[in-house]
Amino acid sequence: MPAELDFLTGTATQAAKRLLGCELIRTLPGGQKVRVKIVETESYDQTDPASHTYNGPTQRNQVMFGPAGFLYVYFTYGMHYCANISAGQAGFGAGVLLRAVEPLEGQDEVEQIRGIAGVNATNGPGKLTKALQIDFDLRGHNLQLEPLELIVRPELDQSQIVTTTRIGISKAAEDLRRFYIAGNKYVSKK
DNA sequence: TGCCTGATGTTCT
DNA sequence: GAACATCAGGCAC
Repeated sequence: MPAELDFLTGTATQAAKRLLGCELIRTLPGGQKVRVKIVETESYDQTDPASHTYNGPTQRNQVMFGPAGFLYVYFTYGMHYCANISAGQAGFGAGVLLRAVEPLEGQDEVEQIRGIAGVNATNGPGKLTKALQIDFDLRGHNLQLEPLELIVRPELDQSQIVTTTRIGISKAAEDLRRFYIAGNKYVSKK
C-alpha cells in the first residue's frame, strides 16, 4: 500500500473523514472515463450494530475483514448496489460507505446511464453505484487499479466537514458516523 | 412539498 | 422466511 493510502488503515471514522474530497476514476466497460469527487461517507465497523461486520465474517462481508483499500459491494432492497471501501487492519471488519459523489468529468456519460441530469444522478448510495456502473463484478476490487481508482487529494480543513447521524438504518442510527462536505449540493437529502 | 408505498433479490437465521 | 446501510413515482394537501 502506498504511503498516501495509509490513512485507510486507521479507524473507519478517520478513513471516512479523510476520504471526503478524494476522487474516484471509473473506466466504464465502453472505455469512457468518469471522474467524481467523494462528498459524503459513512463509517461502519464490527463494534457497530448497524454494520454488516457486526456479527463476524461471512461470505458476503469478507472484503471488509481483509486489508484496507478494497471495494466491498453489496446488494440491498432487491434493486440497489452500495459500495464501501474497506478500512482498518486486516482481520478487523471495518469500511466506509460511499453515500454521494460529485461528477467532475464524464458527466454526460453519467447522465446517459442514469437517465437524469443534475444533482439527483449521484446524491445517494444506490444512485452513485448505478452512475459508476458498480456491481458484483467489482466486489473485492483493489482501488489502486483500473477500472476504479482512488485518487487521494489534500486533506480538507476540519471546518469543511460536517458530522451527523446516519440515515436509513434501524440500529445505532443515532451514532455520529456520517460525514459530508459542508455546503456541497450533491450531498444526499434529509 | 411531503408522506406512503411498491419493486424485488441477496443474505442470514 | 424475514430483514434490509434504497429509490422513485404517485397522490394528497
